[in-house]
Amino acid sequence: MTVWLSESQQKDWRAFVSMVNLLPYQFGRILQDDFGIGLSDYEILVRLSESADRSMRMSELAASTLSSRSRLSHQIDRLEKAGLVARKACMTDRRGSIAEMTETGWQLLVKAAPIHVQSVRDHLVDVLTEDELKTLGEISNKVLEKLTPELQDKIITAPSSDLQS
Amino acid sequence: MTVWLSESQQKDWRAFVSMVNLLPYQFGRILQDDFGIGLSDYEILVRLSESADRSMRMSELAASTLSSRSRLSHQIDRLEKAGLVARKACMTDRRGSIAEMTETGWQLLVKAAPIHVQSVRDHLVDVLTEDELKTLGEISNKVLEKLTPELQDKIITAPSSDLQS
DNA sequence: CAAGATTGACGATTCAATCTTT
DNA sequence: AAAGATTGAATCGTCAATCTTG
Repeated sequence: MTVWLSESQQKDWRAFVSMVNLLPYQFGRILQDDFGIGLSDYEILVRLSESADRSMRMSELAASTLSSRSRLSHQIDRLEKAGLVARKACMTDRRGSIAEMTETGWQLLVKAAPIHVQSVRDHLVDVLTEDELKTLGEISNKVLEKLTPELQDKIITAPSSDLQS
Repeated sequence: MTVWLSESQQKDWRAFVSMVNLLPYQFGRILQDDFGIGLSDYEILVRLSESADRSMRMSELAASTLSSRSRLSHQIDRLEKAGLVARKACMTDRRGSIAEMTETGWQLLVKAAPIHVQSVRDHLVDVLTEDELKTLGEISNKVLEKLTPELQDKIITAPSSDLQS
């Protein structure tokens, strides 16, 4: 029943909101300017690169990138037109569809990843102490533990057994 | 020259990315479902509500919500159509335009704010210890101090002298 | 010419069907 | 019927002009 935030809480909360707005903007801007892809495109390519055969089923990919099915479909459409990803049929389940990174996509990621990682260092990791980063990880996990149960019907949940990344 | 992240850094970083993706989604979903406005609309209304006469110049509002001018123009268009905000002329500078919250907008905010704040408590503030929230605020400010200088030409900077919120 | 603001076209995301396979 | 995936319409955001005033 205790509503509103204290002055101190509000200060911390608003700083957090600003960070959450600006950080992805900055990461996305670098990727867009230097490589012509968005931050969410980059995340797709990373997931594919880490998977066996550089390919994943659409629903796995949606789950691991916290994307909706339709959003991912549109996004793979665009990546396919750009030649970075290709669709394949799924042999074990004929409803399924598989997204596979092309060689062009791989080569783009190889060039983009070091720049992006450096940007993550410059604007987050290297700005913080080791303890602060560890605390940020703990905070994030706490928040996610509370949040994910409530979103289970709104978010694609991983379909089959596989190793989480 | 040191590239890539350690295993531990990557774990913390990815948890943070997930949080940053899911938290605004959850906040936005509640506002959309219960009140028919987006999270960024809510932020506009909050800023206006805190300002004298419940009104602000467009560029001030853009600066305080970290929005571009054109984005804000479109957004105010929509809020104006929804009857929550109205545009007024600026008397001191005839180039300027002023956005003023309507009574309808105020009444909507009065209803929405407690629900939203409770959601912020439930999913962030009350999930963390006092120390964790304080650290999160410090982290955010550190990141912003590094980030904002680089974005000075990309972001609207407050035009005239006024009290920051 | 620079600053404040808007506009229209284009791209990306969401939402509600739709289609196929299990 | 439910799960996997796609589609098209509508909404939201970005980008490059444009317009007006300082």
